[in-house]
Amino acid sequence: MVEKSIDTKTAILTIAKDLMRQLGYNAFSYADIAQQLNIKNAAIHYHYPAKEDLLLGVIDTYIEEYQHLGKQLIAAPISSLQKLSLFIEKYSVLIDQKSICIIGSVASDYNTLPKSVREKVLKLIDLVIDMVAQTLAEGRAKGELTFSEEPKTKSLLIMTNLAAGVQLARITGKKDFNEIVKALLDQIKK
Amino acid sequence: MVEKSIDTKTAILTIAKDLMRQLGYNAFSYADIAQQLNIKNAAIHYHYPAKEDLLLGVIDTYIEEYQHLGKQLIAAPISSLQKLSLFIEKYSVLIDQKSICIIGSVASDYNTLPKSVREKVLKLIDLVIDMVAQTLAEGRAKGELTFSEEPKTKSLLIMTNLAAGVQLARITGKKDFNEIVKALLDQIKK
DNA sequence: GTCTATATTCCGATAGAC
DNA sequence: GTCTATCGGAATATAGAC
Repeated sequence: MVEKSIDTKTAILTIAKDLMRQLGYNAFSYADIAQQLNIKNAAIHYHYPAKEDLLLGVIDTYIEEYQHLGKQLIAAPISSLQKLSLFIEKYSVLIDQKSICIIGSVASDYNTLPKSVREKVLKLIDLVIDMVAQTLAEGRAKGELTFSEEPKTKSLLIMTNLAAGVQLARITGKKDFNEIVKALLDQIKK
Repeated sequence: MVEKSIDTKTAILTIAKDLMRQLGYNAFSYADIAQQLNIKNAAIHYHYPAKEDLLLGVIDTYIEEYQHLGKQLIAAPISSLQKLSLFIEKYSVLIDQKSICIIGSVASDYNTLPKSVREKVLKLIDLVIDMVAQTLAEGRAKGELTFSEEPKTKSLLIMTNLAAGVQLARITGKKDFNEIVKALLDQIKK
């Protein structure tokens, strides 16, 4: 039964993605996943022999997701500000799920991650930073956005505002995150 | 022997602070601390019965540390920009220790923290945000700093730049963090 | 090929030695 | 008062059943 296997494997990955952002790499266990799927936790080892393999799978899906989003944004017939807003909205949604972004999650646990994962994480982060930088550069070239920094630097500033913003929102509430978003949008619009 | 006890307790706390920022709450164990002190891991339970108590102690020292820094900054005969630079320098040092800031650490692990700790964490974060906001407000009033946002909002922007900046620097290197710092200082100086 | 029973290691915590 | 020997449980992972 190939289909069942694929479904189980996909289901494991989906749950692992959520747990990574809600609890972090060291705080969730195979048992957490098995419980949700009504299987034994050892069954997960068939699909992902070690926890390292599971995390590699999680990072891979995020790399694919952001590669896809990057291509979508380039082709989309919308303003650069709208493109950025779409990106920011992805962060805003996390807060209601009591989650942080995958980048902040792996960054916080970085010292405990296997080497193979660290390399993939670097690829993911470069991808996202470049995507935002490209959108910023495009927006400024079209006269839609204003900022004095290099696009890469401004991307770093915005990315860190968002990544730590959702972390802070967990503790102080969503209001602070909304203030951050409003302020950074005001900065590049003015 | 009261002195030995105090020393051991202080030593435990110091190591726990480092481990919290290097590995996070769920990734370090009593064994990690015991090993460094050449005692049995169960000995730590005498000073801190549960891991929750140890974390409460860690957060308490940070609250005291930042209360102290806050008072120092108010009285210090230096410019507001220099005060901010002192604060930023504390973050810069973390990178060489492969550490993130305590706020980012507890924020990432927030969903796994005991309730008693969460309340203390909120107190710590409010303290730090207010301290930065006050320095910003003072600097603008004196004509030393420029920014258009509310001091509290600007504080949130800078704090998130720094907190996620050190997290990112773990992966992409210190150069990115230095770029972030340079950019945010340029913003408030101009 | 897919999953379960089981092993092994390590965790935080208790009870008791000195 | 301070620390150690030890427990109970949970973690990841293997070997083997279906």
